[in-house]
Amino acid sequence: MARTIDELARLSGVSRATVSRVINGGSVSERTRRRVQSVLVETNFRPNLAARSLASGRSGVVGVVMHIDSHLLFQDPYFGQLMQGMSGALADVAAGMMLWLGNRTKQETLDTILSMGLLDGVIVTAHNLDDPLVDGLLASSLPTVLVGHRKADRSASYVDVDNVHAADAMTTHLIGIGRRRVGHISGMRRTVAGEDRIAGYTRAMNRAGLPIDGLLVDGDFNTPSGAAGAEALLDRGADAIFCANDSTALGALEVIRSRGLRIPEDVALAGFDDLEFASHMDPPLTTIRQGVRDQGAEAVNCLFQLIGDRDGAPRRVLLPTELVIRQSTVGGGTRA
Amino acid sequence: MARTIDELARLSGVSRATVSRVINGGSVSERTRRRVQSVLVETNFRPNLAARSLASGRSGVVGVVMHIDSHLLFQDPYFGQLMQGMSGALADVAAGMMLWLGNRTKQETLDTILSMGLLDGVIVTAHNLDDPLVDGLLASSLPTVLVGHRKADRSASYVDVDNVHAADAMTTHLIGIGRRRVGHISGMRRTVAGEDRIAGYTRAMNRAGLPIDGLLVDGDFNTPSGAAGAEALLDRGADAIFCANDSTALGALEVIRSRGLRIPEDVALAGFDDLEFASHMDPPLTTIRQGVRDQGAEAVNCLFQLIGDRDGAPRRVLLPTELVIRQSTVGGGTRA
DNA sequence: GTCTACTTTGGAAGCGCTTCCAATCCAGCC
DNA sequence: GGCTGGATTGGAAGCGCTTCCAAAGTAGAC
Repeated sequence: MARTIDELARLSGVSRATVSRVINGGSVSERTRRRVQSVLVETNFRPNLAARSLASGRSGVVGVVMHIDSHLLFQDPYFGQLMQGMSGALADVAAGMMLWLGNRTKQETLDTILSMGLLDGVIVTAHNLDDPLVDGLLASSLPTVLVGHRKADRSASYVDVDNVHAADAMTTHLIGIGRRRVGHISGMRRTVAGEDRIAGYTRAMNRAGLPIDGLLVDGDFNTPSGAAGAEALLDRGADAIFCANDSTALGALEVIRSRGLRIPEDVALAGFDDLEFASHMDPPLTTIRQGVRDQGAEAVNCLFQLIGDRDGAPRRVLLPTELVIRQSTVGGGTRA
Repeated sequence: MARTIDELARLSGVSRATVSRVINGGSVSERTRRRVQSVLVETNFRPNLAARSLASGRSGVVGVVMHIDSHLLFQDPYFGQLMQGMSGALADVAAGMMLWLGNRTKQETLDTILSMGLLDGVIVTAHNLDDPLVDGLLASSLPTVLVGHRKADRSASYVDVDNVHAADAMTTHLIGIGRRRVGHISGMRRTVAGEDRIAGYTRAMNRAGLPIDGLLVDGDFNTPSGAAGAEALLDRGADAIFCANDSTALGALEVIRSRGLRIPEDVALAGFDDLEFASHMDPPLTTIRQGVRDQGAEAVNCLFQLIGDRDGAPRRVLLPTELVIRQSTVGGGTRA
């Protein structure tokens, strides 16, 4: 197995430069290309990444930063799916992926990434309304794509779903099945998804002319906050509860059950995300499906477009969501 | 912000070589070290990774390979936790992590990793009894640590939990609460965890002098196989079901419930993993807790030991497990 | 003051690759 | 046959760093 390009050059009887051209698609005569190519395949040669990167400034490695509280990080399958989407798309373009989870301070992570000089670009989750890490990346010269986005990032490239629209659709659905006191257990404040889902909920309620008085309670995307939120909402006579995500709905479900209320007859319940377990719940949960893997893949595409055309306009992609209606809002009974 | 070591050298009035020594801990006079160090801090300098790696052969980047079927990959929080454990330990030693999920064939992944020449070492999940990717890595000169292990890897370094022992302990617990027809819904065949848990179950049953006739059924670590397995076992009069993991137990639970049987009065139920949801189940699930994060961290430690002492003996670490007893095997009633 | 034995420092080579530039080749043309 | 110009090719520089080696500095012993 040939180890360096010089060896390859010797084996195929051409210069080092020519081998490099064959590998990187430079202009080489058909005859030569074929000859070198066959040696290339035969020896299963791959150029040394460090050397290539040093010489060319491109490495074929992108950074992925998911600076998330560890309790959330893989609790929620969201992140795993996102990573799978990215990983798949990266593999398609033969690129590698360096990963940072939130084990250092954001500043340290930022410094490391910016100064290592090996990355062609970065994909970073931007779920919080303000995030110095995201700011730093955007301010740098490193091509950066956000997953999620903040309204303020006028010139950032990002991939996201339209949370406002989706939450509006869900709320409208609940109103459509005759509910008048639709409550919302929100996601974490200061996060894009949390705020935007509130906005969508509010918009739909307003449009229907329904009052929100006390029907909007704070949650944090986790199960316990769903339980707490449901207690509050049921006390205030909610006949439908729209949770900011499925995990929250899990907590709400327990409370509704424990009060002996029927779903959906007494209280309709809805989530957001369509995680695996949503369809296995009892009753199966009405929720919003978002193509998380697609978001990951799309982020990679955006990034490579950006790398290829650094001065081009920012790429923005809003992926569609789907309202998935199950028995927690319509139809079939449930055990008390 | 200084970009190259030459610039740094100029700024601190020493040679490039001396700056390098300060960064890498070579022998430098205290006076000089302090002077350079202060410039280093001031400029927030980090050496270019590609250059450093090319010159020294060390990069401070390790590869992590989790070549798992995408349906399993992040369905099961195991992988996320493992990654978090590794990521944290790597951050502690200021090392980076390149990640490969199973998006290419194993051969392609192997070739990429072996030939990129940037990695100081590799951590790879070895859950299958035979795996060409693991074989290839072990055969290479790249320091490699397995998470999980195969009996045959005499000279491999690995981190694992003692599945046999844990499964034995669980089975013994079920026997201890008076069950005589203890069934086991196994994990996937040809996986270490699957086979070893079967071995532990079998060992405990044999020791207690209990017959296994028909009480051992095949599963695949997923919820549906738990349902199928429970159907079979209940038909055969099982009074306890030990599932190869918690996800499997989820499926079994549904079936037991649907037959109107009480847990644990009629059938005791147990899992393995102690995933988040296990304690939220109804009734809460008796299971085995394994410190997955610890496994990840320990794998990193092993790897760095190995890198530091390439010819040393293989490192093997078996992490302890804990039997977590909840209401699915003892105590409190349950809704029918 | 001279000599010896370290310690500290700078110079320079070289890691494996890409890419600029100039040399070479080969048609096709006059 | 000699030219011209485009396509191919090889030579060489250089990416930013580490590290070998030799030079310079320092201190202690004589």
